[in-house]
Amino acid sequence: MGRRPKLLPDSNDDTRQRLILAAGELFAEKGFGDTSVRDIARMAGANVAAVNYHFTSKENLYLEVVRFVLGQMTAVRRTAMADIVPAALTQPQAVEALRVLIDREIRSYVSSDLPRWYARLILRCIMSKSPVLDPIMEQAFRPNRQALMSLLKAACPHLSDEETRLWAYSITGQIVFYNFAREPILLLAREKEYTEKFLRSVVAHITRVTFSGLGLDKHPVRRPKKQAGKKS
Amino acid sequence: MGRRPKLLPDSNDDTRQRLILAAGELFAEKGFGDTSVRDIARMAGANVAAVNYHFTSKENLYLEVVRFVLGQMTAVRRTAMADIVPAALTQPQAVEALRVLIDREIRSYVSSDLPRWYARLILRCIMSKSPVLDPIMEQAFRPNRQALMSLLKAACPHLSDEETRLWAYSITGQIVFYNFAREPILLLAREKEYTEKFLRSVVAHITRVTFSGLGLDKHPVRRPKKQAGKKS
DNA sequence: GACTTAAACAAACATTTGTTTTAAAATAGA
DNA sequence: TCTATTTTAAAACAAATGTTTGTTTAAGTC
Repeated sequence: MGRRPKLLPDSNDDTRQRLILAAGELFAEKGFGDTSVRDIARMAGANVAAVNYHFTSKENLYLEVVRFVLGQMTAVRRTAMADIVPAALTQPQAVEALRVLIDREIRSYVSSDLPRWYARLILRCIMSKSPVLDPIMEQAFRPNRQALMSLLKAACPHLSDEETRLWAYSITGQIVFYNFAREPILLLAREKEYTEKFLRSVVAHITRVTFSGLGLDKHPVRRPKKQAGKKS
Repeated sequence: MGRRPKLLPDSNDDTRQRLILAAGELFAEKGFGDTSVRDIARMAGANVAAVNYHFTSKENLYLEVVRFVLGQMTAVRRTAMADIVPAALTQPQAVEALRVLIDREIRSYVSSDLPRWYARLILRCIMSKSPVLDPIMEQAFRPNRQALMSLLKAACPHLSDEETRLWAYSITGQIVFYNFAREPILLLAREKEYTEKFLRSVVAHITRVTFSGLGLDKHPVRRPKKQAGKKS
């Protein structure tokens, strides 16, 4: 099929896309060095040479994969935030948005708009100081932190910048941990997969910790009997 | 020199140990697949064949490295806990031990009894579901969680098992995040290395969040004007 | 000193790696 | 149809990989 002007890198429908998806999954699971182009080609149902034909090199394919994932995540975050956060943000709205944000993030570990390996790939990249760290900083880490800090500031105007940043890291750290340490946690819980019940208790806990620490709860430290907050 | 009975694996003083240390550092930094035995040998100042001579294979060297690191970490944790936690634990002692624990863990990111790459290597292993996950579970993840949960239970007898576990993950998550996401955090902070000042504020924050959430602080939620909390 | 053995080393090994080449197949436009 | 271009496929490539070999060095034993 010789007609696509190759202007839009995403206009490819077939092999190229399959390669990106296969490579992404393998990179996320085993890392760059432990994944061979032959594995990628096999999983994508393509020829070995296809990698170099479409991406010129394995390393370039890696960059393309990260680019692709970042694009997807950015798009989803945009719509999600637009979905959660009203245009003009009142303080109670910010509090509610914060609650929904925590809930959504944790719940994405069992079901999400995006494939599970997206986040794992980014986690991998973040830990290794690879050249892809820059785009990840600009398109994922920084905007995520920024969005969270904005919500926190709107919910708690009395917070200083430093306190806000520390809170953002505390919330993110608690949440990410369940993704990062998924295997050990599941092993100790003797589960094969995160259960809805388990994640619900995690959400309730992190929410309680956060809101209590921020002074946003009505009943200071007392823990709710049933967790009756639903929303969405 | 043919005289060492090879009974004690740690009795080796020279090449074998250097190989383990070099390999560990490289594995921790770049991962298994991105590290070649030649790199390892070069860094250890040894011959390429030394790896196979002493460890029979690269993969076996990897196992040996993890074993070694786990041993070191276990030993340090034992003495550290014995140092912190009194034999018979009163509630106020548990609270204080908890405080010291958080402080020590965070501060280990800038200076520690153990080389920095130990924890990074374990973090790497935890994220990839490698065969070394089992020993890591038994010698690191589970005992660490257990120790933390014991302290929490002693400090807050009213906590249920599930609440205790959730708190352990919350504390661990917050702490580990600063190791896991070290690069991005430092980039956004425009620092080359964690500063004492920065880590002090992190310790203060995590401690405040934890103690406030657990109801262990004297002044419930009120935040200090200047962050005058000192301790230690 | 003869003998043994652990260790180190350089060289070569076989395999796997990413990549290139070459040609055939597929597709679109004339 | 013919032609041009893109895509696929098999094979081969050079480089790098993990590993093995044969030899040498040094230390301990008789």
